Amino acid sequence: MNARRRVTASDVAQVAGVSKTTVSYVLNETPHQKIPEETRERVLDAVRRLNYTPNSLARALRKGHSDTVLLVLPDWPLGRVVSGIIEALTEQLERHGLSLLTRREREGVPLASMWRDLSPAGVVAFHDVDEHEQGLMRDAGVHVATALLTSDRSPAEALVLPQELIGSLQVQHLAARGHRRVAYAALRGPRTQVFVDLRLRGARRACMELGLEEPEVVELNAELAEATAAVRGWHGRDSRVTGVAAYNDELAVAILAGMRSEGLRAPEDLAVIGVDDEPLGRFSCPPLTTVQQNEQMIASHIAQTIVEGLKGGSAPRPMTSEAISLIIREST
Amino acid sequence: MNARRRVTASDVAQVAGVSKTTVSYVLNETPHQKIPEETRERVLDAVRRLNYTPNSLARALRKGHSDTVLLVLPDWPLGRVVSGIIEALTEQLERHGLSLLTRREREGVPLASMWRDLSPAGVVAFHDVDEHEQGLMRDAGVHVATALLTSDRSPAEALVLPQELIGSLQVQHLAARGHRRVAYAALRGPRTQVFVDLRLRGARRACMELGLEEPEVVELNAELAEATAAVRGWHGRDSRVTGVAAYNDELAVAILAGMRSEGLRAPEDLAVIGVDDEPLGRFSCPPLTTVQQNEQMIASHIAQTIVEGLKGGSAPRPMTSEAISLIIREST
DNA sequence: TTGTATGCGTTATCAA
DNA sequence: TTGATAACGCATACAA
Repeated sequence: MNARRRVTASDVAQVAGVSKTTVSYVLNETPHQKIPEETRERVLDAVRRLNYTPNSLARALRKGHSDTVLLVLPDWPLGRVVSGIIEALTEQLERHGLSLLTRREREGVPLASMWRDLSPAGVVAFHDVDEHEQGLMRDAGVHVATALLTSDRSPAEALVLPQELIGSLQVQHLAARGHRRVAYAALRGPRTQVFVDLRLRGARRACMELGLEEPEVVELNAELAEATAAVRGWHGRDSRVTGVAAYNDELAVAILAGMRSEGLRAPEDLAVIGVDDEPLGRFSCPPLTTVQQNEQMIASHIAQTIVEGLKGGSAPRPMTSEAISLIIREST
Repeated sequence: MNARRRVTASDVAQVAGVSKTTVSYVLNETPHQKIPEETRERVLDAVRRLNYTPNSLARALRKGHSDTVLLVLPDWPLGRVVSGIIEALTEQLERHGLSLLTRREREGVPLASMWRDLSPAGVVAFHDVDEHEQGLMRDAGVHVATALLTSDRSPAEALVLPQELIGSLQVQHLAARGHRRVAYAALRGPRTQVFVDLRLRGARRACMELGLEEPEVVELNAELAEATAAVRGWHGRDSRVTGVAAYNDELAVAILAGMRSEGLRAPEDLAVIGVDDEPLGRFSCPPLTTVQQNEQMIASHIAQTIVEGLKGGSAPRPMTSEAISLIIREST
């Protein structure tokens, strides 16, 4: 086995007794090319014998882009769920011969500089990519650009993580448990604002649809003192809140801790539901009811959108509600 | 602004009134080339004016490898910490113009097939890469190969995640709290075996060094029933275990839950320490003492090893104990 | 010190 | 149906 030099298409051509072109045609199954079965077999046989793998670098240069998808991440710390999605997405894309590759959004760094020296096949961002940028990318041979979240203006143009559905589901569950007055515990901080806003909007809508009052919104960090203060407010004389939808599990268990320090019990005094299905939530006291996001499914959806866009370009479909589900434990 | 065609080195050369070669020399700061400041400036100026970015695809083809580092992940679900390391590593490598790119280890899929169609600059695996494979990679222009964990045979050849130190630190803390009889709660399952083994070894060594008895090892999953059974064993008449080092936070809170269901209190009846510093651990009852791994530092170390290897190739140094630290809360 | 010319391995155009 | 051959954009050996 001569390991020295890389096996190229020329080698294959030579062994098969055809030209490079033919090899290329066979391997890429170029349409509208009628290659007789006999030649085809001969080529494929040579490929196997020589253990030939096309050089992706050369292919990339020729085609103008690599088999790579760039995922531009927001600047804040990623949670378990986003990590899970990235992981699953990597795997999904790999099935289509694509590699996922992530970059961090940076203040003052234009999106262009992120993909220009990567020449990816596609770009996925969290927010919408403006028209100008889209044009630049098209010209540069970057074929797809999708957004995970979307602005109000173009609700149908992006594939949307089911944030609003999460808020709705939380409220629906609380309502099903008989709670009529509901609070929303929003995580403070500019970084997660987008997610908070979307989930809260979903919660609001559910309240409306179910004939409940507007949720009482409190902004707080996952700190015992703040959580305790919030609990006091909800359980005070003048408030009739009996159920709390928290932005995530961390906030939810902080609230549970705040309740403990006030001598209150969940779910009797206050029911609490989180989001994320953190593993530790199973063992909180009491075990935490939460909303789980199906990372596999979300990733599949994103991957499919990208792959589809790569070979045609239909508008992405918004995510269905199947991507999320309730995990009911004792805190509600 | 003519956005149609990509700006190439030739364009820059033309504008600067020099040849492509000179442009290349200036941009790559090719050693042993004395280019007068005046020309250099002219070239750089043209680069700025044209907003030129070298095409990484062409460069990659020419050099034989891309500016990519392949991280081969094990087949089991990644925890928060590994995700964090990946995230940090991505960022670190980006600073050196490298992109991190992950692949999943698969039964029956040879390592070679993972990098062959990616042509990365380097490969990082969790386990050692054997000599043969190293040779293949060298021949293919892949310059570095490092392992995060290492077999016993080559303890100095890989850069090692500080697993043993974690186990040691747990036991040291328990001993410092006065516990003389210690148990180790190992997570069951083949997938995490490597980590369990390494951490347990560290725990054992610490016991020895501190003059304690061997830790009483129990294998279990993070399930309430199993945790309760384990707690019963430790707290029974014939056992004198007063402190438990758990493989991770999830297992630790499961044990705390098991204690609750037995009417026991931490840390009075049994002290528990975990690993990972899961956010929810702050709000368990009681709040969980744990070992934190400094993902930034670990990632820096890995990145540095890779970059170093890329431009020279010295043996990686094992990780220092600074990468981990104790977070003391009320469970011990 | 700088320019010319060649090759990296593919794909695609055009002839044959 | 297949084969030459020209790009793709860059880096370098070698020449000047």
